[in-house]
Amino acid sequence: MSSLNEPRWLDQDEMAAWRGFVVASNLLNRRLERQLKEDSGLSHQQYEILVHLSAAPGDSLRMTELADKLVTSKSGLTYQVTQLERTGLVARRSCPSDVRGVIAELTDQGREMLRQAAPGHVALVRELLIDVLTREQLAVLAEGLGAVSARLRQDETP
Amino acid sequence: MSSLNEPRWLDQDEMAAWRGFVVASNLLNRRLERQLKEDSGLSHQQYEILVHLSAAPGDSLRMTELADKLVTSKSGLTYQVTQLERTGLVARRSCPSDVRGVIAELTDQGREMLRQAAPGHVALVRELLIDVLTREQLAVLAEGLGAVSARLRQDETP
DNA sequence: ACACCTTCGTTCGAATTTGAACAACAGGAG
DNA sequence: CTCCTGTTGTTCAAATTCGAACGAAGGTGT
Repeated sequence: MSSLNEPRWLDQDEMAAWRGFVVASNLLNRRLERQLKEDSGLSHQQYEILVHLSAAPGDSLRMTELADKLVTSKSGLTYQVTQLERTGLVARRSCPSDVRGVIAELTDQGREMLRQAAPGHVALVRELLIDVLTREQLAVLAEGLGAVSARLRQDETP
Repeated sequence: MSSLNEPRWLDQDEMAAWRGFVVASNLLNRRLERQLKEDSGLSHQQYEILVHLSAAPGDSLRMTELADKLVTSKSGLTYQVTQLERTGLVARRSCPSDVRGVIAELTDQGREMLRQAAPGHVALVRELLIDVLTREQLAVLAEGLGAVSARLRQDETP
């Protein structure tokens, strides 16, 4: 009757979830971008690079690993790391075990910048997302989106 | 002791929710972008313009309204509408009640393009997001992210 | 009618992002 | 060792994004 050639459209709840996701995502990125830029002169992407590096052993990661964590293209990362290198927040090292490899490493200046930028950023994330949700909503969101991410990750690497 | 100058950092659950949101958002956008481009030659943004126009009375919206719905900058919308106008999917009309106003209207060709692109897009959204979540997770997500969006919206327009 | 502040959409330059193409290298099968 | 395939990071051109500045017009109060 209706589902031979017709796709399964989204019902009201499904559409609400999907729209909510898209809209919240866009609005949130917009706000965070502005705040970081004004507060520390960093883009969200640059901030995340610093975060991931500081969380890694030795405050350093290979370019490809970093690109995976950031969910960005390799060329995009090359650009941003170059920018961060110019401002002295990140340094490039060559990889001992692989001649092709390039390791991005957080500098002291980068660590300091992160220390200065993090509080304001976290406060805003809290204000706009975390504190708006209940504990239960947070748990469900973490679990659900974790599953979605996992699904997407394994889908990319067959 | 610890919270005089120190911000309230994110605990494990909060961090999981936040990271999940960021990662899922990036991965999802990436996938959808690729699929739409390959399948119909549209960017996600362009697709959303068509969707919002087709959902509006008269298949048309004023530029500012459209920009709000899309959560994008005015200049960004100007660019994209120009692109869509070039390919004949959208047309610009002048607003009867306001000389300054510009109305973007879906053309027959645009309607047809949407009809052709929608099934694949919806199917992918379903596969990567909707069908990965349970009914309860979907409901919580819709409600929670709805609240977040509302919070962000009213925060922008004081 | 007048000044004043806001809104509308566009233009402009700068910054960023992406995928494809590339050269150099790694790793394994034979 | 030698070929072959996959990886790594960069470069390049093209596309997109944004904010600020702009001219033009709306709307309000006086």
